[in-house]
Amino acid sequence: MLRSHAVHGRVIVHADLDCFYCQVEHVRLGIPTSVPLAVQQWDGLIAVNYEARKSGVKRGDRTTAAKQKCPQITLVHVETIGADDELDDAGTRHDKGACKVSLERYRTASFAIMAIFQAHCRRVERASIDEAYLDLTEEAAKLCQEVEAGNARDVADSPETDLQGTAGHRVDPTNAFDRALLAGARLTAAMRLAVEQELGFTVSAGIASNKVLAKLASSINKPNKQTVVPAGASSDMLDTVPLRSVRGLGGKLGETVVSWSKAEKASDLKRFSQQDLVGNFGTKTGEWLWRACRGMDDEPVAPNLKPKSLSVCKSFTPVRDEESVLNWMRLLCTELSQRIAVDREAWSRRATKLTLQMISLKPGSRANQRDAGGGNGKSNTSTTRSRTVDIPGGGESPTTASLVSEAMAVFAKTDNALPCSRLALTAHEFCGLISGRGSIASFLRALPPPPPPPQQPMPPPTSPLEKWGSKGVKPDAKQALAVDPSGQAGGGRSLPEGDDEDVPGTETAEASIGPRDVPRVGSKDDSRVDRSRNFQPSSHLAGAACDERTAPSPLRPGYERCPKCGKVLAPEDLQEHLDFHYAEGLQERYTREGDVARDMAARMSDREGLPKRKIQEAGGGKRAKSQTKRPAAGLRIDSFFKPT
DNA sequence: CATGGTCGCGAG
DNA sequence: CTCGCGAC
Repeated sequence: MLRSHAVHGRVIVHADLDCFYCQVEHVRLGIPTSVPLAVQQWDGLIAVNYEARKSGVKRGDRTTAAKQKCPQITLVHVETIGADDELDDAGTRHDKGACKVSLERYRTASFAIMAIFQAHCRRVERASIDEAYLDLTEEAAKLCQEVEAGNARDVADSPETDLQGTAGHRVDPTNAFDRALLAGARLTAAMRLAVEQELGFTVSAGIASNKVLAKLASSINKPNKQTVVPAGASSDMLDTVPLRSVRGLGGKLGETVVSWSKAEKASDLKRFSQQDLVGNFGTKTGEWLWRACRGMDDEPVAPNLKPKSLSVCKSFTPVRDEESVLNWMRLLCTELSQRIAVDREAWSRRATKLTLQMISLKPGSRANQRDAGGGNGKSNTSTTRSRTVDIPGGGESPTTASLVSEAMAVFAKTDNALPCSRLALTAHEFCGLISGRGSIASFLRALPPPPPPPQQPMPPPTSPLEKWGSKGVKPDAKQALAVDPSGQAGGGRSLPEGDDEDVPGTETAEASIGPRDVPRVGSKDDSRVDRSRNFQPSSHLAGAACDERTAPSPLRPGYERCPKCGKVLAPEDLQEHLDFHYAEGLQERYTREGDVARDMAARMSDREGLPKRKIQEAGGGKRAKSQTKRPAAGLRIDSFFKPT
């Protein structure tokens, strides 16, 4: 494609949901974000909304401390499973000693959001439950072409978005790459708007030439804002950013690098030669550091929305008998089997391996573990071990029982596992379903006429992304030096950095404390019930979202075809037309994508069994749950969550 | 005193 | 495949 100038650099976006877990609860419970709210897990807060932060409530605070700081705060406990956790009336009946948390609620919302991202960009990498990287290079180049052809408003003219330049730095409108970034910013703004209108979640974003910069940028203007890093601003930005806040340098490596170099800001590392860095931190890490502090990073956005593994874990007060271990194991396996089933339907794949990890107390251990002088911790009071086995039956719909027996068999074979304080199970190494007769795949395939070849949700993974572990970074010098526009100087912006939003790391929640009586799920819902919902067996998120510009028919010069509806539009109408889609046609598209998320949520409520029947039945094997099966009519995210 | 619970990656 | 790190 004509992109002789887009080749100057990539347009990378880092999209970050603001205090995600809190937002999910706000939407689910219909609580306005103006009320201070936090999500708790046992006695600690794992997410705090912006209103509550004003009172000084922070992530990690104890609930009592939170209430002292902010008496009016609403606390919502994450969903828990196990030990008849039902009825948590007035109080909080979340028994840490008998339940485990479930993050499914947040995963569901996460995938719904990712689906929208995917609808706006063909290259989306789900980086975590609430973050994604997008490569908008192509889309931005295309928009630039439109602008040049006079078919769209100039990219520098985007007043409707909350686009912001990095502190004091004005984007250079004569710089082709800056224009590409601006185009990306416009597209990003539209995408964020879609997420907010369709699901009710606000997103912050950073738009830059690579992942490292985009990530730093997204945190600059936190709640619900986006920040662009113009070509000339990256250098100054790194002058203000603490080294430790660069992705990958927040832990031990960063600590080591700082103490070794005395660098405070990221750019301070520029004073060291590449050899110096390599000599001290190894080839990969050294070369990566050398480049990163210069605002260079060529790590590709790896198109991928699917999780690579599914894991469940639980830490508990040490148990010494296998009986107790079995109980925890059952709980873990119950959740894992359900998640495997959901994953299977969502991605048409099966996990083939199971890894059991356990932490056991060492022989002569004390109930104490203190570590001073943070060199390297691990007071040897416990050991962690893991063992991997094949999932029986090739991973075809493993039942809770089968997982339990497998896991317990492994556990039993492990010596000194006994005083056990933590168990973790991971299902991984996925592969396609065996399309034999009897399989769901063939079942679905049999009904309608030959369904179109399962459209590849994601574009094929282009290149193995390199990561830096505790050791080093894979430089892949190839295109490293060649392409990278962002090394210049320019203006910078203060980088408050403060507390990030985000989720602690877990994901699902259930119990609610605050407004116990508020099934007010569809508060904002304009009840735009949709009718046209036809099921598509396996076309999930990406499927529908991907671009399929297959046959570009000849258009009159200056005219463009709307990628959404195919309509041919006049030059200046295109942008408006696209915005229009987001503001309106979105409901339609979302309806489709929503199916997946809602579907997942619905399934989560069924107990295992998961009959190979077509659709899941109401009141899935669970007795207590008052799961009123709702026939889903057009629904919004609210509907994913059970009202009560 | 101590946040868990999930994820992904790379070194060994 | 196992272990540890880093991040959310």
